Amino acid sequence: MQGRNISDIIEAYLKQILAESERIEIKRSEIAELFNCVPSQINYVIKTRFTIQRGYLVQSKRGGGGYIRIEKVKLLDDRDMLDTMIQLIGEQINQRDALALVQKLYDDQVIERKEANLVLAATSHETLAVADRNLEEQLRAHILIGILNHLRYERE
Amino acid sequence: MQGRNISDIIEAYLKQILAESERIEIKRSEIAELFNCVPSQINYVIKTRFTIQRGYLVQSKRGGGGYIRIEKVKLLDDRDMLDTMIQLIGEQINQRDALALVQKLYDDQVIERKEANLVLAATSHETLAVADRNLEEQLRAHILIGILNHLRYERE
DNA sequence: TTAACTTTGACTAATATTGACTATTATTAT
DNA sequence: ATAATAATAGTCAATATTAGTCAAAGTTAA
Repeated sequence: MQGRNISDIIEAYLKQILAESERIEIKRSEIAELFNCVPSQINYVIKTRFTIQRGYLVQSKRGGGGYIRIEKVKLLDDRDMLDTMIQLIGEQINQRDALALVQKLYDDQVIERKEANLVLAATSHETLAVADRNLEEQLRAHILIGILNHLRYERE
Repeated sequence: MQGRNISDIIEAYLKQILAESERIEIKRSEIAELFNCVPSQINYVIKTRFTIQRGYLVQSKRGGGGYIRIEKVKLLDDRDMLDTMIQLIGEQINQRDALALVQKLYDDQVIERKEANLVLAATSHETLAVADRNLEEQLRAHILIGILNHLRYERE
């Protein structure tokens, strides 16, 4: 895992800082310059090594005073189930299966009733019927996966 | 929300004052001078950060003794607020405005933190970036409106 | 040898800053 | 009163300052 390549070195550098503080805020161009690489390599490092699956939350802002912020988050115990669910959803999912999935989340007390209803509202046929059936099911899949990924970690 | 650029700093300054009083009246040139920027930057800050979606009402007057007044508004009772918000969303909405809207829902205690995060997950760019930008914003609008309509009867 | 991973850079997108020009209102001079 | 002037704020487009995307090219490991 050591300095085999620049990406690994940058990863180590960032993680070393993250070992001491919960979050860091970098300026992409500065880090790029520091490691003598192109700025987009920073995006590559983040995309491959600071994923939510590994417990990192990344936010950024462009323009003057822009930044990339990496935050270490506490992953919850349900993540194996979440992984399974995400796999199960795949590329698309119909409303009936979505309902079953949300029901299971509720039964397992990952979400509460009110939250479950929110998710159902967001993924209902009525809400998503903007295009053809295929696109609708794809969208439902995307939204559910986005939600499941958010359920991975604890927030303050 | 911190001070990486002048606009953020000005925003924070104004909000700090607004945290204590319901309204604030400023003289554009004075604020500009205080933060060492051109006067029109104040307009930029107001336009991007003190929108009605975020719960601010802005009024101004030119000429001698002119001012800009920023007022924190309550969107009346919940039912009216939901209607108002649905109107504000319209046919499409970008992620930034959606964030502001959800923030407002949270601030007004219509939804709780975890629910707010779920909504944000469901409407994030990452989740909805399946087609072109226009469709993405339309979808975001649909989902948000679906959720708001759901909140009408969920709350009681 | 090939499949996965890394590096690079051209192009795109988002956000912020600036200033010239315009519009409105108040005050002063006639 | 009216006209000129001063004192505000508003608009808009050009420019600046960031970060993101994507695919081609290069490298490495199985």
